[in-house]
Amino acid sequence: MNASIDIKSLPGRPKDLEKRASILEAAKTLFLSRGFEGTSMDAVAAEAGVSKLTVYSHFGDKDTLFIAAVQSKCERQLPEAMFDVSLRGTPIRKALLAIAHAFHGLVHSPEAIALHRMMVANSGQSTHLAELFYAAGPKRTLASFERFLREAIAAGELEIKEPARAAGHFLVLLKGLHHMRQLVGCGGEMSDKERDAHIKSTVDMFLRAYRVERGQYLARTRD
Amino acid sequence: MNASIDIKSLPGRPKDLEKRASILEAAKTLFLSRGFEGTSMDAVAAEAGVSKLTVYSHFGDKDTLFIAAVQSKCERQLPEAMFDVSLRGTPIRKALLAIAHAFHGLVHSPEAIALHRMMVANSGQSTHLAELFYAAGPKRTLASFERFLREAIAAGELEIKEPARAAGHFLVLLKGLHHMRQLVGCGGEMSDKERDAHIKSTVDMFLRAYRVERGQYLARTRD
DNA sequence: AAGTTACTAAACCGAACTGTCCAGTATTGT
DNA sequence: ACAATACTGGACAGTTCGGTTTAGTAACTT
Repeated sequence: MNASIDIKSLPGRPKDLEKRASILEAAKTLFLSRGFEGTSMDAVAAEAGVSKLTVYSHFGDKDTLFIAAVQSKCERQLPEAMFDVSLRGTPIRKALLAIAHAFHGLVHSPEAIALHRMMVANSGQSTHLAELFYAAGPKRTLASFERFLREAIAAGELEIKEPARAAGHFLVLLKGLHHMRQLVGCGGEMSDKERDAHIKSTVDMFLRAYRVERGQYLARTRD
Repeated sequence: MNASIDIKSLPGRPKDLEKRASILEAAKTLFLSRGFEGTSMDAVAAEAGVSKLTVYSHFGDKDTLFIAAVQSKCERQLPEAMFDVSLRGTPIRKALLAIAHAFHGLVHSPEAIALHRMMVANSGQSTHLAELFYAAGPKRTLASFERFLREAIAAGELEIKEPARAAGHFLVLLKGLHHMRQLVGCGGEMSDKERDAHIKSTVDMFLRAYRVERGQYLARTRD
């Protein structure tokens, strides 16, 4: 029942790490669903199946617990391998479509929306926290996709002067208006058809703007 | 000191409309800067220079006051004439740049950011409110810009299959990653140079994707 | 003048919340 | 065994907040 693996064995009973974990889990669920001010420490304790004093013993106060929860949420929120669509052999449009579908699904997942919402809601709380979120989420995704673009450029598939900027363009386009509507709360579920249409339109636009010209004879598709 | 212009003259002292206005003004400032839960009714009363009971007499409870404040904020948030750059005679790139600058300035204004933040923070409060915000803000802007695009298409300047979608693309691109960073709170001020570069990059990309081909001899600018 | 309503200032109520404290019990190292 | 620490459960202090009440004054209509 106890999972203490401490090297430094202090005198007395060690803290129960499982309890700590369950507190953190409870905090994440509650903070994400009810916001910072909307969740009380009593509620966290109850949800974690732990006494309130234990919560305070593991995390000094509410702010500390909140920061720890967000931090934990951000850390395990990474796609990491989304852009590893082996480019070699895959035509650029197909690769982009695959990436687009993955990214679109990721940022529109209830989890991501809830996290995003909470970051916006508590934007005044701590710039450190905001930077942490940005670094763990958007920034890394952006960097990965920029790397992908550079490879495509090297492979002669795309022609882009500023890959970083273009990467931002693409990801922002994918999120689209619907993402904002979701955040604000007036975005009903998107139909599969509409989602596919949006993704296709985005990829098409991106390619029209950045693909290399293969002679003047090829008709340029407009949707 | 009293501005009652009621047609139906009820018996007794009429409500002071100036007080009502100042209450609403105070509510807007406080709700926007400190959020819903962060502002107390006492604070609103104090800021408005009015007794708390007067607040409750004009607006029944906190929720009603909040809704009224948001509603008022949304109503007078309209650009309206942003897209009236007389297109006739203006080359399309120049027109788009003008629109882009105006829109970018609008959505990055502290006012708009604060309103947007609050809408996200209280997304659970009321779908009605969210729809109201969307209809008064983004939706109208989008419609105006779509109208502009259709004119440009009719004038033979652009070639777009789905103007509504393209309009969304353009506006979303303009907001860019920086807008999200601002919302979350880790977006420092953007330098004028960077802002202009972003806008130029956006307009260029949009034009590469949607302008009509004027023969194959014209070199296509890439940034 | 009389009746009705709006306003102020302040006290007040009940609920909720953060954080602490206490008495007692469980769990570890020495 | 003993000391030290982690837990539980509940009570508690101190605040804050939404909303109401009271008592008195001001403004307006007929």
